[in-house]
Amino acid sequence: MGSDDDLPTVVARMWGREPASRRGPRPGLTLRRITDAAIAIADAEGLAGVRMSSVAARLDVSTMSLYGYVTSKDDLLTAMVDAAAPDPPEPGTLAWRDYLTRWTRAHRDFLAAHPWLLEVSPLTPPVGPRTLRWLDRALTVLGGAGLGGAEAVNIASTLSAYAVSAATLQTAMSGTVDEAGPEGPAGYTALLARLVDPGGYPGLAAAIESGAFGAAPDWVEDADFTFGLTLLLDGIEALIARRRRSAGPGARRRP
Amino acid sequence: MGSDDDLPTVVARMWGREPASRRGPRPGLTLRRITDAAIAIADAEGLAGVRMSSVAARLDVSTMSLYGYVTSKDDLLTAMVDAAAPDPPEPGTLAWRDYLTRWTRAHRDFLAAHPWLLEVSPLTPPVGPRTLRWLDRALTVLGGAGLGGAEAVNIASTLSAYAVSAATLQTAMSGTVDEAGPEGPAGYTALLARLVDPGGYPGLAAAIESGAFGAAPDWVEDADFTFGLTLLLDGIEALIARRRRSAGPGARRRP
DNA sequence: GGGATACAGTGTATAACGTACGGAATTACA
DNA sequence: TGTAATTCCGTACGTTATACACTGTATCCC
Repeated sequence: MGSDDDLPTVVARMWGREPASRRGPRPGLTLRRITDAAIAIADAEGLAGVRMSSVAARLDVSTMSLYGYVTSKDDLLTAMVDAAAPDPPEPGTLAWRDYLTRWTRAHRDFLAAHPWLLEVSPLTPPVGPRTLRWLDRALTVLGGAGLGGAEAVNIASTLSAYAVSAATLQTAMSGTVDEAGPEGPAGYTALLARLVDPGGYPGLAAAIESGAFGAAPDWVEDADFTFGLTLLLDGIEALIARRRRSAGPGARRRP
Repeated sequence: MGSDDDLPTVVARMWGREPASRRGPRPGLTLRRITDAAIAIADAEGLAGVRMSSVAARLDVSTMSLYGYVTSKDDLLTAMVDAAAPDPPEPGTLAWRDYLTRWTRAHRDFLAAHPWLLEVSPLTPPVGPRTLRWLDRALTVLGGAGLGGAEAVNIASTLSAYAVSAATLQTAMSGTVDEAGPEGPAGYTALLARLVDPGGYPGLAAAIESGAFGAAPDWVEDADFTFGLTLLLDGIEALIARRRRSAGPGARRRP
C-alpha cells in the first residue's frame, strides 16, 4: 500500500486516513459525522432532502465548511453509501450455501432500510471499506467452495443484483419511495389494469388478474425472496459440483 | 379500460393517447419526437447533458414548450426509459428456456447500448407500452411452461435484475460511464490494490491478484454472462419440473 | 362570415442549489 | 513572537427547473 497522497481525498478519508494536520485550527468535524448527518436526513426525508446546506445545518456549521472534507456533493454521496452499509455477517463455520443465503438476505435488508441507497449505489463500483468487506466475504466463502477469479466476482455481483432487485420490489410495493404512483402501490395495479389490454399483453393481463401485483405482506415477500434465491443457489451448487469433478486447482478454460 | 382523462398525462401520451384537440393551433411536437431528441443527447453526452433547455434547443423550440407535453423533467425521464427500449423478441415457437435466454440477453444489450438507463430505470416500476411488453413476453412464456402469478413475476424480475447487473458490470469495465474512476477501469483495479490489505480482505485480495477485475474483452464478458444465466435457468427448470410433478392447475400453497 | 374560445408556443422572472473565491480566525513550529 | 499552514465562514455567481402572463392561431358556434 503506497502513500495516501494521490488517493482521491474522500476515499482516503473513508479508509480512516484523515490527514494528520500540524498547523492551524483543529478540524471540528469528521467525515464520519458528516455522513451520519446526511444519512439521517436521507432516511427521514429521502435523498432529495440531502443538500449541502441541510447537512451543514444539522451539524451547526456553515455550508461551505463541508467542502473541507468532501470535494463535491457526489463525494458525499459516495461516502454515504459506504457509511450506511453495516458490517457483513461473518462466515464463521457456516457452509457456503447457508452463508450466502444470510449474506444476500442481510444485503437486501439494509438496502430496504435505506431505500435511498437504491438511487445512488448501483452505478458506482464499491470503493469504501464497508462495501468492499461485503464483497470480500462473499469471495472468501466462494473461494472456500472452490470458486475464484472472475467467476466468483460474477456470482457475487449476481447475488448482489438479486438483493437490489428484491429491495426495489419491496420498496416499490410498500410505496415508501416518494409514494411513486398516484396513490401508492395499489395505484400501480390499478394503473396497469387500465392500460393493459389482454390482446396485446396476454401474459401481463393474466398476472394482473391473478393478483400477482397486489401489495404483498412481509411474509409473502420473504417467501418470494427465498424462492428466487434458491434458484440462484441451486445453479451455483451445480457449478461447484461440476468444478469439483472436472479439475483440481486448474484454471478455467476459455476458447 | 376506462376514460383516459385521469391518467397521468405523460402516461397517457406514452400509450399513444394524445388528446384530440379541437381548437387552437396544431401541436408542433410529439412526445415521441421529444424523447427521441432527449435520448440522442443522453447517448452522446450522458444523462447530465439532458437539460430541458438542451432538449428544446435540439428541436428548435423554446424550453417552455416542452412543458406542454411533459409536466416535469422526471416525466421526461420516465418517457425516455420507455422510448429507449426496443420491442422485445417474440416468443414464436421457441422453448421457454431458449426464449428466456434471448430475452435476457437482448435486455442486457439494450441497457448496454444506453448506459444512462442504468441511472434512471431501476427505481420506477414499468409504466410504458414497451417496458410492459417486455414483462408481458416473459410472463407469457413462463405461463406456457406452467408458472404464473407472483412466482412468474418474481422470476421475470430476477432475470431483469440479472440483465441490469451484467450491463452495469460491462459498462463499468469498458469505462463508458463518465470514466468513473480516476483513470477508467484499470484505475479501479489499481485503486483496490492500494486500499485492500490481504489481512482484512483475504478473498478480495486473492481476486485482485488473480486479475479478476481486469478489463475484460467482449467475448469473455459474454461467456461470463451465459454462465451466470445458466445458473438461473437451471434453477427455473428445476422449479418447473417440481410444479409439473406436484400439481395440476392448482394454486401455490402458502402457510 | 365573424366573433368568441381554447389552446400551442414563447419570454421573462424566480427560486433552489452547488460551489468558487477571498478573508478572518486559529494553532503549531521556527 | 512572528510566520505559515489550515480551518471555517460570508458572499457572490452560474446553472437549472419551472411558474406566470402573454401572443397568436385555428376551430366552433351563431
